[in-house]
Amino acid sequence: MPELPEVETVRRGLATRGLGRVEAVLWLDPRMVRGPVPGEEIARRLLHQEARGAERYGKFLVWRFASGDGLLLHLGMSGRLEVGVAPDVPWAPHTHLVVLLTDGFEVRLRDPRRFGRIGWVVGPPALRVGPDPLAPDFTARRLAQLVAGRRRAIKAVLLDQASLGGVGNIYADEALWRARIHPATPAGALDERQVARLHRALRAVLREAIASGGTSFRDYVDALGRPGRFAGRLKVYGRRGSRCARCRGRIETMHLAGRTTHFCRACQRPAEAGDRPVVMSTEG
DNA sequence: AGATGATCCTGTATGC
DNA sequence: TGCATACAGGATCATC
Repeated sequence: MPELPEVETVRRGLATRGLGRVEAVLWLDPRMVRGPVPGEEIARRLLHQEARGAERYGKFLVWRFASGDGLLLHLGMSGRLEVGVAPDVPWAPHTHLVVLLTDGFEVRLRDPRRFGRIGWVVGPPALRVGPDPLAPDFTARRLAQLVAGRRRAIKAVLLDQASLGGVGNIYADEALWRARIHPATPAGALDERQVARLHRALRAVLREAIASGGTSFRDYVDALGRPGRFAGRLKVYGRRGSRCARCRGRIETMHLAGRTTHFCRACQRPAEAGDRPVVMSTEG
């Protein structure tokens, strides 16, 4: 469930409260582990590591240690990270990782569906994750390069983590609504103004969502257990059948890229014949 | 290259 | 009340 704003909010919680030295690894569920390093080995390597902060790569988190190694985490659909938990608090169901720190508090990972993952990284992680849409160097020009010549639906491109890191179903729909672009528009058919609008919309909605601590529908809470406050500001996601805030049209849904897609047919028009796509050099 | 469907899971909401 | 079904903030793999 968590997308960039939720993962970023969790990252901040982990960076703030996941400090000190690892005193004990009380539980690490091997079913959560992906990658070459097995769970037992991860648990062994975690012991006595000194936490130094947390990084985010798209929807991935790395809990970084002074040694330069890090614990790689992905929250999948239903994952929650809990920091600053007192050891006398009973483990919630589906708790797959429990790390005791020298400050006396624990870091725990819960994930009922187990779509998330745990791994070990040495140095920077090797992940198929594209540029971060909030990075200073993610310009409209870079977005234009990303969509140029591609026939895939723009929403599919936004969701493709190898193209762009961190955008999920909620914020893809929200950004496209803000930019007044139909989700099924072939990416390469977007004209320069549409790309500029999408770039602006994407960054704005992600920034605003982070400022609100993310979006909570059911599961999601941040590392301190607080729900996000952005749900009330969503314009299309989860609003099928209600009125478009911009044109009073009806919000509808369709299936695209395997996901339920929310949009307003009236103000997110499909591309028309005669629209001029952005053509860019593929060099560089 | 890209679309689609299946797969990995449990929890919750709905419809009968 | 029970039971069946659909669906969910994700990612990956096989198949066409």
